[in-house]
Amino acid sequence: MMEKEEAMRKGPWTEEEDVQLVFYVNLFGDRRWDFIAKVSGLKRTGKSCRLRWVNYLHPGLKRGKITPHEERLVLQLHSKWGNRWSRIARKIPGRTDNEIKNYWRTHMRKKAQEQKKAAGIPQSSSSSSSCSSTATKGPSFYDTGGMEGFSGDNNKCKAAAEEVYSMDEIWKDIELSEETSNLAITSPLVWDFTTNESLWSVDDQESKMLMTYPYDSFPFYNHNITG
DNA sequence: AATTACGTCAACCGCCACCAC
DNA sequence: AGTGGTGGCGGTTGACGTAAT
Repeated sequence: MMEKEEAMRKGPWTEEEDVQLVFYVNLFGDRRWDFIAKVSGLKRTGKSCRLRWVNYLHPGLKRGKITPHEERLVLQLHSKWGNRWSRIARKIPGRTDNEIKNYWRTHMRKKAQEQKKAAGIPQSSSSSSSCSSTATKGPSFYDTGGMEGFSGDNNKCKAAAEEVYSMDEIWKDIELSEETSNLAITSPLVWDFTTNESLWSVDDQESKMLMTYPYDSFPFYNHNITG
């Protein structure tokens, strides 16, 4: 049960993983996911890395409720394009396809229920499976801005567990570090790696070096944890 | 206060398209 | 032109939080 953990990790991402992923995406861009997955030493698939980045770590993401304006947009675009979520998401800055998809699901379910009610049709107890949750899933600490309720699963960094360390702060640190470090990390909001070919090429030596890059030596991570 | 039902959201899965070889 | 690898997309699941009872 322990040894074979070496395969591929699944489930919720730890903050360590998040920080690591952000770091490597900063280095190599948000395209070569398989490469990033390997080089970073994360025991995740490229797909998983991409998903985490796109849906959660991307600096341009908005947080919080869908605004009425966004809602109107979603409705409009959905009537136009149907379930082309990624396409719809592209028209709504800061929102991901997943977010919109989720929103639409609950929105439509509500609508359907209301219509059924209005039509006098009895509601079949559908909904998601009853779940009695025991799990060790970590909280959405970025959303809440807090770490309370952290049930020390996996190998979460102790120091991190004692500190509130949001993605905002991570990005702040990245911005700070870019001024002082030689990593040439550009502002995350204006990345365009596709135009910078040099960032894409890493020779063996470099990648080996990166493989062994100690976690706690990430400038932006260390900076904040150690205060 | 305890239990149940429901809502929200992160993450996985499978399929498909694209690209490099 | 064919093939394998990778990324992107949409659908779905399941865990957690919270409102309702």
